[in-house]
Amino acid sequence: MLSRASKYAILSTLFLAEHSSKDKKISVKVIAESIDVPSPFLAKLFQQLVRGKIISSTKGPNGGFFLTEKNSKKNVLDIIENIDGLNKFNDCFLGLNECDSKNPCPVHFIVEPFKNSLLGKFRDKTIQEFSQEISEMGRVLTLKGLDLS
Amino acid sequence: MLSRASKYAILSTLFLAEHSSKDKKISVKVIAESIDVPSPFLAKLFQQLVRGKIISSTKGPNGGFFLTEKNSKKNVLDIIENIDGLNKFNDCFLGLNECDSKNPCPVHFIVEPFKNSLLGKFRDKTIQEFSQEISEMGRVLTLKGLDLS
DNA sequence: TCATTAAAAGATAAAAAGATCTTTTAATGA
DNA sequence: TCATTAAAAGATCTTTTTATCTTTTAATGA
Repeated sequence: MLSRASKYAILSTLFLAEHSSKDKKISVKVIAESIDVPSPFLAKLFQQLVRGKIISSTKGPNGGFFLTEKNSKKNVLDIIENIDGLNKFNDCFLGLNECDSKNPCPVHFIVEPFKNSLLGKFRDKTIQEFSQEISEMGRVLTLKGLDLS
Repeated sequence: MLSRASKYAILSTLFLAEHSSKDKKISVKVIAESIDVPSPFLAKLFQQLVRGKIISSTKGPNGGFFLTEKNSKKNVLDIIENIDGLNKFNDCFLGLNECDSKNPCPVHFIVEPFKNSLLGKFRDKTIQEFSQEISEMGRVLTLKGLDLS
């Protein structure tokens, strides 16, 4: 479905939303350990997320990654877009070049409604709202135990 | 979403459903050209589909690939299962190992209902029914112009 | 039975995704 | 200013997916 990079990105951005602030930056190493993900890979990923203005960073002592107000107004789809792009969602499920309601692939009318509402949901809520919801529900976002399949 | 192999598999199985029979076998080469896909790759794929009893084949002159009655009773999900496996669908959208309604990942309640209905749809109809529907709708399954993104 | 045809099988190559390592740059505090 | 810390950047390596090529096996018809 999503690339592993996108999954890491969503999880660690939510992690930052919950645990970081301007005054409390978090290093790659800490996050990588918390969510049990290879830290060099996460570091590379974070570079891209910073360039994409999904998260923020500062170097040096007490440096690390964090979310600004603006960052936390982004939504899950922005993260996916930044890493995987949206082609995966927009493209025909069976890979046909031309596929719309006038010229549908065999599964077009099955997949299309599904895809649209999923996209809508991922646009609906900001990272902040997501994060709030998670803590309000009393759920701990440990993120441990990522499945590698 | 799906691997390219799965996409090829679904498309060419539907192609066989429409154009082949026990008395009218079709060679890899013909299908590969019709759907504009590398024929050695399709050949490999067909081997696996034959082993998985999704399609049938005979060697030699007038040999080729075709669907038996039994083959055409399979559904789209059987094809996906044979090539990609079902993990992609069953696993947590964010890759968490433990993710269910008691211990949900951040997007669990968004993704779960959609996943289930999509799976249901792909189980609902046989290849035969799919193929019939396509020709009844007057749609031509040219399959040309596969997008490589 | 033997040449021909087409799939099966296996080995190999190229591209993409995932992961790691090393060097450079910037920020901080002593 | 200088040592230290942590991210940025770039190079490299591994695995998986996609694609290709060659050899073997089976079926058919002459």
